[in-house]
Amino acid sequence: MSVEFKYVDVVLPLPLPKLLTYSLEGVLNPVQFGMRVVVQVGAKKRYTAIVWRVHNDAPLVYTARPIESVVDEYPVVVELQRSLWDWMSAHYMCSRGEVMAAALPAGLKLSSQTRLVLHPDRDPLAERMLTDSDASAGLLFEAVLAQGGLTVQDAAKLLQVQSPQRAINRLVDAGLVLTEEELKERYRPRMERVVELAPDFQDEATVQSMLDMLEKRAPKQAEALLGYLSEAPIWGALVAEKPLLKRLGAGTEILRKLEERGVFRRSKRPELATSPVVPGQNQSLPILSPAQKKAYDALVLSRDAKRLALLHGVTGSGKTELYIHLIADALEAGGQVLFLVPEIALTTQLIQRLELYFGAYMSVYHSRFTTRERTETWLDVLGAPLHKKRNPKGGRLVVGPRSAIFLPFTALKLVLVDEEHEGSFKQQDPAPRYQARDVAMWLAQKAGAFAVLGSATPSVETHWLAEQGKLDRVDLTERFGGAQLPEIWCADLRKAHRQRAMFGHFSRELKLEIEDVLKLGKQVILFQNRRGYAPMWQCATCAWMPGCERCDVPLTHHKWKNELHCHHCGFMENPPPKTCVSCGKATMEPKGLGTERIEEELKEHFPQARVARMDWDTTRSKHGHERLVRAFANQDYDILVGTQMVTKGLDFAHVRLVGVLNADRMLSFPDFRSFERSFQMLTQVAGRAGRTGERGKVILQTFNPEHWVLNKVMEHDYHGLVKQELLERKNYKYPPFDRLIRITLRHSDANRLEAAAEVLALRLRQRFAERTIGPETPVLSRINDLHHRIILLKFERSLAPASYKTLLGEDVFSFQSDDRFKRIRITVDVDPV
DNA sequence: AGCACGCCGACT
DNA sequence: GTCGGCGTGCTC
Repeated sequence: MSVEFKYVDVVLPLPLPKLLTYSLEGVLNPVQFGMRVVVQVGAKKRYTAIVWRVHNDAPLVYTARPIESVVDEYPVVVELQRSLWDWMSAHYMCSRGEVMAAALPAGLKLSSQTRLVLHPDRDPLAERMLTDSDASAGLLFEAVLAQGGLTVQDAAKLLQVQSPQRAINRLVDAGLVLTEEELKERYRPRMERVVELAPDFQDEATVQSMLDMLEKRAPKQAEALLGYLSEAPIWGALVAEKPLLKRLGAGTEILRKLEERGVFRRSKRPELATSPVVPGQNQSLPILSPAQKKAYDALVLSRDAKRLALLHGVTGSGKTELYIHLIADALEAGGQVLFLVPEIALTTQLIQRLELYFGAYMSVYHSRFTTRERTETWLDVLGAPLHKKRNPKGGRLVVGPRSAIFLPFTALKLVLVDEEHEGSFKQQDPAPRYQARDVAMWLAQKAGAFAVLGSATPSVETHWLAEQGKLDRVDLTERFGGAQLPEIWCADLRKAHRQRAMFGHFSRELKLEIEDVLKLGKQVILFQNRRGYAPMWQCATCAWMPGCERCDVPLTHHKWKNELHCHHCGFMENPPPKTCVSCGKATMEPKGLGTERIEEELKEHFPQARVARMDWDTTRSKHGHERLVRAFANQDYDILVGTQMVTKGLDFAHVRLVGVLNADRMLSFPDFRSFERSFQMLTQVAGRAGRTGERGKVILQTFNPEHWVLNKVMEHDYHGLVKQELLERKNYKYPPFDRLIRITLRHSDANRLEAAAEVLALRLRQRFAERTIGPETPVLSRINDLHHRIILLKFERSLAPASYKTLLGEDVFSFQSDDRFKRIRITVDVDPV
């Protein structure tokens, strides 16, 4: 009981450097770590906070305010998360509050919103005086009068000012309105009405005589009572009204009558699962091929030795079947499974397969779901004692994107990270800027669970960890069902252009291959990493491109809207300029290549082919992606043109040919990972070809057919690529050999930013010597009128991170407290990608 | 993150 | 004068 303790340290969902201490004065409920409490912060704001520590250490320099109320009767955050939040805030150099804000679903995080309401005893005279003399206050008052209340945001919108606070204060001072703090988004479980036998009607004899009586006078009521008796699993138990009435074909009235007679007692309770749809719950597990069986045995060995594993399986080797077996094992042992995937929206095929085997056990955790659904999954995973699970088996297998690492697992047995090389596991903004794959490994180790990182193209870092013996590597080198890896070759665009052998953006080779495949009635996937028509607008004479006013990027051309557009800030120019600002000639024209244009060219060159396009534009509706995937799998289309999306996790049986329209773009990206990324992307998209039956073909159109990375792709030589990359990384001190921390400084004034960045870099250089790189100007040097500078820190793997992070934290803090640099915005990104 | 407070230029 | 913009500091 809290009688013993006087204070709590709490975490608030705010970027505060430390915990705040509140007093437990007047609190009767027991309070412990992990429970939510409501506290006031500052003048009036109220938040849900998580209790982190209960103690008796009175604060020395201030009086702790009392907490307002205790929300929970049991902790909603578990011990594993206490360690996780502590570790994450230390490792990623952010506050626990930022972790909390990212971790808790909105339904568990309530924060107050200020609302203006009419003052009950307002003075009519004051009313007239103020509204006559003060236009903005008058406007607000009328709105409150008309709508019965107004939020601060509404007020700001109404007055068209940044902060309506002053006008509000005048209304409050005049005694015309009051401000109320209302708590929003409180999760309430769905309730259902239930009926049971009243206390006086418990014994069978009484019920029997009532039945006899009713059969004569009120046969419908007798029927209802009999219906109840047959539904109740044990004598007198609670029975849900809705299904009961449905079976009886009666209305609520009948139960109310029986309640009046004193037979029934009616009440509400949190809704239980309506018998979950479990397609193929008893589906037997997929049979493993000899190669899969071997890999599975190796994984089991690794699991039993309490180690973690990298599953390197070529595209189409059937990693999913292995996952299914491992999941079944973990569930059978009574454990929980976390299955991380890069993006849920692009994972429909995988989810459908998992549902087939584990339907009832499975929850999908995903930002497109409603607050209620996410909160229910959280409570299901927690196995909360008082939470009546919607789905009694739910929360045992969770499939989700990176944010699923925050769920409150209590019996974690297995962590799977599919496509572990994917960049989307790293959160960029806001803090915590975490790498979910690394967090997953940490979680597994902490919870004593087994973890498998799976990929056809493991990241260089993960591969190296396996080389170092930190992970067990398990290989699947052959495709499932005896299919061969596709045959890959390059089409030389330089030569093709010289010989004028281009058909629009198709080389002769690609065009001929497409024709052949179409004749066979098979399918083609074409990959072009830009959506739209011609993404740029450029002068044919001098190559000038109109840029964004607020960002350092050329504007994107949108054909159908006939406008130029900036993806970073939303700036628009309509219509696009006809004459060049630089050379004055009227030779501005569309430039570059997007999926939409490819689609159009395909219609011209292959008029008989049915073409589908898969990019952000065609899949943004809720089931857009799913529908397209199904239609293409069903061979409703012959050719699929798409962006990155077509490289990810798709399994089509009839794809014979994959074409990459331009394999060069990513190779020339200025980033130490660009070769690795290019290899991964090209190998993944190539892997869509020939997954069953005859060997597939892949054509990479390129201006550099002799590029070593393209050669590695053609030879399916992952290990050759990694070997070369590791050499480079070692020479130039990049991960995995060094750990990176990227500091970004932003300010509207380029000169002030420059000066500040130099000062910080100097300070860091004094501290960390040649480990400090920069400041440098990033590729995107200006976004929305904020200039950017970057300082990169490289620390040898042998150094203890805690020591340099402490020093770095101090330096950044003192830099920010310097009067000259107060306005500089600064972010720290640990292990950036 | 909000929100209050205080300084400063632009208006009735 | 006073209104509203904007920068700064603080939250137990």
